[in-house]
This record gives sequence, C-alpha cells and structure tokens, in this order.
Amino acid sequence: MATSTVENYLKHILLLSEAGAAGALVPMGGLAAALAVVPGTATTMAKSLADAGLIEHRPRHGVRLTAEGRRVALNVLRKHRLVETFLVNVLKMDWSTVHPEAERLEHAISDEVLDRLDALLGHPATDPHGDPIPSAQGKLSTEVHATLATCATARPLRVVRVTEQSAEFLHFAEKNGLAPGATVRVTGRNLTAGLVTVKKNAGRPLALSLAAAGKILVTPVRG
Amino acid sequence: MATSTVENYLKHILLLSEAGAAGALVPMGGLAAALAVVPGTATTMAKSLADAGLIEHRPRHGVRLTAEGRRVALNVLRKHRLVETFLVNVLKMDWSTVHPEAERLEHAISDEVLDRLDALLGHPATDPHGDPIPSAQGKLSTEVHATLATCATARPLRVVRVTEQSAEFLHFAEKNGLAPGATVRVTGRNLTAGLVTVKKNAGRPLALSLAAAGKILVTPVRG
DNA sequence: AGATTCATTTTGACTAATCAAAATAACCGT
DNA sequence: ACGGTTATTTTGATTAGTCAAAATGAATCT
Repeated sequence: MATSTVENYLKHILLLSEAGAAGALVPMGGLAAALAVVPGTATTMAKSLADAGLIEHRPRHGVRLTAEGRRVALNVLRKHRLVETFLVNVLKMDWSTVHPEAERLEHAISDEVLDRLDALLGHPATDPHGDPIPSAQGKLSTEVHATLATCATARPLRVVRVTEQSAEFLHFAEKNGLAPGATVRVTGRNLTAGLVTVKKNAGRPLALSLAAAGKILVTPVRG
Repeated sequence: MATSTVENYLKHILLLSEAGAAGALVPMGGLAAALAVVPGTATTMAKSLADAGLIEHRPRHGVRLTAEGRRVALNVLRKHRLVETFLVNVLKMDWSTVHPEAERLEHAISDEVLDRLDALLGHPATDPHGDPIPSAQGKLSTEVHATLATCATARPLRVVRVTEQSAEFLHFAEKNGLAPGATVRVTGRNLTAGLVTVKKNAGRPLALSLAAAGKILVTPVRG
C-alpha cells in the first residue's frame, strides 16, 4: 500500500504534468515546491518512486508518471475532489475551507467509501471549484477553457472553474460573485496596466489583476 | 498536533481503562497487545507520552491518562464512533466492515467536520455496534449492561451493544439476529459446558459459547 | 567556446516509530 | 525469605521521510 507521502508525490506530479505540456517531464524544482520540501528530498523520493515503478526518473531532467503511477495518482485526485464535493454539498462547508480537509481525507478513505460517496453525490463531474473529478475508470477531463484574462470581452460568460486553493482567493471570488456558475462580462482589459474589469449582471464593475483573472475559467453563454 | 500514532495510544489506553477498574493503571502488556506492537515499543512510547503530559507512567506498573490525555482520547473515540455511524447510516455500509475504515478516518477529520457529521446524524448517542459516543463536552456514558452470559433467563431482552469489532463476529451476530435492537430470550445456560442457548421470537434456538455470549450486551424489555 | 548561473543530486545528520533480544524488576508460592 | 516465572525496560538496529549544505551537471549568454 502506498503511504500518504507517496500518494502526495504522485498526485502533485499528475497535477504539474496536467498543467504543463503533454508528455513533458516535471522538473524537480517545481515538484519540491509543490510539496513544500527541499529539492534534495524530492530527488531522494523520486529515486524510490522510480524503484517502485511508479514514475520514470530522468536524472537532472525531471520525472514522469508511469501507467501505474498515473493510476494511483488519479485515484487520489478522485478521492480529493469527491471529498471536497461531499464536504460542500452534504456537510455545507464553505468551499474556501475544504481543501486542507480533503488533503488529509484523500489518504484515509477506501475505494469502497469512495464509490459510495460518488453514488451519494450523484456521480458529479466537477468539484465545488469546478475542477474535473477523474472517473472511476481513470479518465480525467482536460477540457480547456478561456480565463477572464484571455476571453472575449463584452460577451456574457459563465464561470466554470477557479484554479486556486487558497482560502483568501476563494473567499474573495465568492464575495465578488465569481464562484462557478456565476454569470459575468468582461468590460475592459488593459494589458499594460495588468488590469481586467468585469461586471456582474446588475452589479458595479470590479477590477482584477491579470494574474487573478487568469485563475477564473469561463465559457461563453448564449446571451 | 498529536500524530495518529499518539492518538492511537491514547485511544487504546482510554478503552482499556474503561474496561478495567476505575482509576486503575493500564498494564503495558495489554496496551502493547491492543496496539499490536512489541512491549518494548509501548514502553518507549509511554515515556514520550508522559513527557508530553498526556499520560502518567508508573514504570513497571502501567499508565493512566492525564486530564489532557483523556480529552484527546475522547475526541478521537468520538470521531471513530461518529464516523462508523456515518458509514452505516448514510453510506449504508455493513456494520461489520466499518471498523477498520473508521480506524483511519478518525485521525483525518477535523473538529469542524466532526461537529457537522454529528449534526447530520442527529447527535446519536451510540454507534451501530451500540458503543456509546462521547459527547462534544467529553462525557462518555458508562452504563453497565448485563450480557447474554450473565442476564436473567427466560425474560425478553433487547440487544443494546456488541462489544467486538472483528468482521467475523459481527457478521455472525447479524446473521443470527443479534444486532443491537434485536429482541431475544435466553432459553438455557450451562456453565459447565460453557454454553448459552438463545431464541429469537419466532426462530429456532441458537447455541453460543459463554465467551461469545459475554460480548452481547442486553437490557430487559417489558414483555 | 568559455565562464557563469541555476537546478539538481549527494552527503551526512536527524526524528518518529518500530523490532529483536538481553537485562532487570516485581510478584507468587512454598 | 528464596527462587522461579512473568512482565517490563533497555539496548542496538532499522525504515521512512526529512533538512542543510556541499558537489556536480546543464544551460545560457555573451
């Protein structure tokens, strides 16, 4: 059985490789940063994960999941996102507080509980942040969305995902009506100043940094 | 924050001390056995728990929880039993499979989740095995019940608790209508042979060893 | 191409938790 | 009170995971 440390390494390698180019190696530096360990620790761990056949380690270049490693990582990610969904939908917890909770629970629940949770929640496709939940068969939707930093302006949009897990940011997004499901419109964008202005249907305009806007994924909606 | 190993030691010390005489020391041997470690390991850990002020260690005699240790232990036990209740009542899992699951989850859920689970379940007083759930204020009901090995014969009884966590035994109990809530009657008891016979309302009699009968706690019912 | 910079790996050391086996203390019966 | 049995503690080692800091290799920039 994989320890929760191992599960965490695999999960973060998966997340980083989804973020990067397809088939690319995940560099050790990024991995170490994601796991909040010093680089040397990540290297040590990479060697043992490679010995266990869970990752491929190209020394001095980076790591990549094997098929088996990916299987384990997807299972952990599925647990994480279903647990988050459970905590918000059933226990009515705030979506901004749910991440650290799921971070621990994802290593504690069995596949049996996972399946029952999935059924209880009605086999949801995404978690409360809009992050896709890997299917039981290990399929992870990779639909690519525009962000408030890149989308067309003036058109009505629906927020589909918020790719940040810090409570601060999530709180901010909720307060300003930018949670998944919300409808907004980009009223202005100034690349030089690094500013995006958005407007909710009947609200006053709100200014966001490009960095923040880039974390809000949207899809056009028939207006 | 206490590690899950620490939480486990404290929980088992609590369970063993509840089982024994009030105020008695829990011997190291029993503790080591309960935790499935060699005695030397339990001694080492006892020293560090004592240093942390969680237990009192009387070398060569045994251990006892301090007020703080008891507080932590009760919190863990509360999590364990509420999780079991959740798994059975909400996720519809079998009561015989739920113990090992809760054994991991009890260390992974926060007090926040604990409280919400408690509310969701309607503040239950006992878990599916009939074991009392410590209150949020740290009160643990210590009601003392007769067992099928010690109760009056011929009278109608209600099963209130089954003090075993092995899936085999729980399965057996359920198959034979001896889960909490069931009504039974002791039709015979032979101390010499170590046998107890019980009968369900409309069922055929069932023979149990005294050891097994001692694990089924019952209360008289107006009949 | 050569030197500098930056990421990565190595090395040595540490903590938590464990075991095996030797040493020691407590208890119990005569 | 003595000797033997049994429980407990000590001692020495092991494993997983980590850090700090030195060593090394890759990449970049004139």
